[in-house]
Amino acid sequence: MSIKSVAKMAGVSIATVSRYFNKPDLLKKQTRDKVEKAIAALNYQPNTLAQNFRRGKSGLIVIVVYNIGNPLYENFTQAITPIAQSKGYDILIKETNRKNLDIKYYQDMLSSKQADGLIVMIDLPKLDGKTHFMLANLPIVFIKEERPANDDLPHYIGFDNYEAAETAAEHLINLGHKNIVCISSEENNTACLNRQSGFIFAIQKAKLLHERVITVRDNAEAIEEVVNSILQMEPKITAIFCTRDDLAIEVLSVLKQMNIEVPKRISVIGFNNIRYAAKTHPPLTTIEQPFAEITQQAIKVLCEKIENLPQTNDTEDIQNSTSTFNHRLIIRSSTASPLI
Amino acid sequence: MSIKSVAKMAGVSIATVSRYFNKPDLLKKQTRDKVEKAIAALNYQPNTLAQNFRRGKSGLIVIVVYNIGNPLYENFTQAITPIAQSKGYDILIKETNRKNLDIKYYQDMLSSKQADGLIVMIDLPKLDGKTHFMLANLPIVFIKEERPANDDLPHYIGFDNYEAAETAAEHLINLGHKNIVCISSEENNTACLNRQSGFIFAIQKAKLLHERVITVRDNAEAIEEVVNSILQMEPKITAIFCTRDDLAIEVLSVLKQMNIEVPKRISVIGFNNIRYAAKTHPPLTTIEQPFAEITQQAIKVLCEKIENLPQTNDTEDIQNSTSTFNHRLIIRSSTASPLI
DNA sequence: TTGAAAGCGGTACCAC
DNA sequence: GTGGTACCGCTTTCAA
Repeated sequence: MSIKSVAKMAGVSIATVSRYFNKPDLLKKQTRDKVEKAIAALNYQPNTLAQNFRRGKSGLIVIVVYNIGNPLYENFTQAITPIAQSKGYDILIKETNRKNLDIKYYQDMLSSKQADGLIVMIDLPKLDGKTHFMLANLPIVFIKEERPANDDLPHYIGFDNYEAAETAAEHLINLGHKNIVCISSEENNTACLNRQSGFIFAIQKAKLLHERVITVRDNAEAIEEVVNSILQMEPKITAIFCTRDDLAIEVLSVLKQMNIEVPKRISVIGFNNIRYAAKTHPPLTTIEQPFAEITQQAIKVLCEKIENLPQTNDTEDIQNSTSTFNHRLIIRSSTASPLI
Repeated sequence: MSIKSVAKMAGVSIATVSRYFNKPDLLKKQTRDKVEKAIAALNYQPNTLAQNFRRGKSGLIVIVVYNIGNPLYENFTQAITPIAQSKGYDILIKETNRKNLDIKYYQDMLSSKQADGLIVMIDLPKLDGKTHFMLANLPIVFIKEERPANDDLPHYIGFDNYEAAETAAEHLINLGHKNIVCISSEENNTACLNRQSGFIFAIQKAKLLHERVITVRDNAEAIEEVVNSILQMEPKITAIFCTRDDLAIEVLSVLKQMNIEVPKRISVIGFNNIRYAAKTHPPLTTIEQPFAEITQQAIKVLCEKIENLPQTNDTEDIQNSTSTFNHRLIIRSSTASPLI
């Protein structure tokens, strides 16, 4: 079943059939009808493999993730897909289950034409000058929760965790909280580290005393222990800022088990607005990152890279545009003014 | 950068270079070395697009999901990927964000050769005879929590919720419980319905009286009410079987709030072994479905379909093999013998 | 053990 | 507007 059979059946040349798909306007209505009928009769579908080969493009943008279990990803994929499709690319997700993939991995995917472009959501190992340059010339865009601190990765689209954390802290401060604790993940995650810094800065700016940050392993027992100790602190802690929603959710769950009322006794705010954040009891106040905008930007940059790679080696404008996205405070019921 | 340049550089024909990749044993060591050197010098990578085209295969199996946010998926993808890779397929995930996709959608993906095979984790609309037949002849395997009740979908790999629920009930019965209640979700979910049936069957088989099933809305208040009423039943209920872990987790949480000791006063067993099941107090006894085995089977079936489609139109053996997977009872501390 | 060459199914240029 | 045809990069048969 190829273009040939269609051509034969319609009594035209294969060139005409090809045109039917690619430049239908060039065909006389009459011819178009003939071709159309033959296609329908044979139930013909162009062979994508042949098309891709001939065009030298796969028409694919692959999103590379470590593990799809991360609930954050869906925010991105949801936003990316329609935009990519409108630009003629299909989006597929590749789960690597490996951290710190070598750049060669991405290079191979691209040079072997498995994908026209990559959106990578995994950390890269440190880059030397050469690989850095290489990367700038590959159709890859990185989206990470945070730009690596000491490294100006080209085409890096990221969040401003620092400012966003400031917003979260200020929300609590504006509600009247004076004694706030930050619970953060123990793993050495730049995003969380920056949120911690943002938190501390806001506390200091407000001239409050408590700028304590507690890091915790990511399991229920550890979190229970931490919450317990927080409840017993003096002066009395009235609010907790968690640097990730899942931490906040665990905290909420522990507090519930202990019959501690939220937000009456203590307010809790999270970070990221993952799907489950709206479903806690009480629903979690949190910070939402501008996924749609970031994504839009990422795709735009990527498509430009795919099309213009030979020319554009300067990426200044693109890099600079990353810092303009605005996070959003989502106020639900887990935060309120403290009882005096 | 093609096979041609390599051939030229190595002073051999393109056929030889091709053989270097596909049947290296056929080459004289000396020739192999020459080719190898040229490849390294040019940093050559075969063009996957051309390979796929020539071979008529994409080398891809696509997992079609509705939305990657579902935490169940990671269990599957993790298990599928290594197996598929060992069979020469790469796994990519396609998020559709659309329910009830028409069969045509899958057909198109396959006939246009975007994928060699599909693992579909979305519900299908009801099938008429023709589409049913069509489906049997396509390299697609369906994995869902439950096979649709009134529909024998071909190549459907599912769980045996009925038997697994029986196992759960029998665990309680063997511990000596005589008065057991089943709490199930109010939503009309086939998986849960079958678990209810399995429960009832086990109770009847053991000639116990209490085969009561209580369905409940999925919120904390409703569950609290139900638990309350269960505690007051006569004869005294000593065990609860929940058809989903999240229900069990809520039940546990309510019991804790009421200072009811688990499993001393009452045993609780869940279903699915979700990630949080190990983290309750006490840790939840539950049933684990055999993701790895199911997945292995799905891939095996799919690869067979991909390879043998023209011949195998009878699928009996494959369909029958779905029921052989063994669930696993995971005994933690939320179940024990009743106090007499 | 190697090379020559046909051809996979399209696209797009050039002629008419 | 339409047809003829070279060609994309690779695999594979056949012959040497």
